[in-house]
Amino acid sequence: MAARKETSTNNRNREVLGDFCGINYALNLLGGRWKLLILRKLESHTLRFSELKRTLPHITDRMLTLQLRELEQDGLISRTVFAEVPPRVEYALTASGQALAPTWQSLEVWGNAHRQAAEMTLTDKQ
Amino acid sequence: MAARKETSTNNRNREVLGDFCGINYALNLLGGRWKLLILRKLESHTLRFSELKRTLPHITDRMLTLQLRELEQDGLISRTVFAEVPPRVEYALTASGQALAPTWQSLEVWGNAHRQAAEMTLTDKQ
DNA sequence: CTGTATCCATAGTGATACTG
DNA sequence: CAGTATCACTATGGATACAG
Repeated sequence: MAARKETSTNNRNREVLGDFCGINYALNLLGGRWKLLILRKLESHTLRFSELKRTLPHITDRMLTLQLRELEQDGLISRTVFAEVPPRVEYALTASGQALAPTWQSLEVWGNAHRQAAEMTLTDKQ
Repeated sequence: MAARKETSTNNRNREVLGDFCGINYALNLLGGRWKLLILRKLESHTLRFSELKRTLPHITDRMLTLQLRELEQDGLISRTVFAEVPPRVEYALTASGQALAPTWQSLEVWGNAHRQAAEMTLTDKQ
């Protein structure tokens, strides 16, 4: 695992924790600031660079590029370049990327439930 | 949400992304370097500070304390102090913390499957 | 035993400007 | 349109020493 030296986001511990279990392995692939957002946008449609940028209001070109490259290297999305003028590049989920959907769902359910619980205990105490 | 100002790890975007969905909410609670490890250790037993430290070989006192405090604030673990000499403190999962188990499982399955897939395409290409 | 206080390195991210 | 190149900031996380 020598690739991805510099210019990469979210490198930390990829080896340190990598051997722990699939969870850390997974989370290391998904830890980037925008990765989740991108993945979810692509869940429903294939999108172009500019379309992604439009649906992710605060992202910069640089970050979008970086995170897309990493997701691609990690086999979660595919990148298709069309030899046209003006250039067109389309991003889509790979099978692996799609396979994450049920897990997201489960995490989302937990997250919402826990958020509610947290808010309730908060108001209880006040 | 004004609490947790300084000395806190993994603060970034807790509000920026918090409104997106439960996934980000969840991931923001779990993004710390050691949180997952701690949570998993506690899945099977209640543990004391020193026991946690022993099972997490490379963690420092500081980091263990910080992450435990955040997990506690986020309602994932409970902290019980026994008024003894020498002091004793026990950490355990709350119901919310335990509720994460199935999701971990799912992520772990995906992680292992994806790792295998990634390694196969790697050897394919060589 | 269970922490806290300080200082510090760096990964991750962002702003801005430029390009094929 | 789809990026790259630079520079800079900040939080995260680590080392070390000290404390109730």
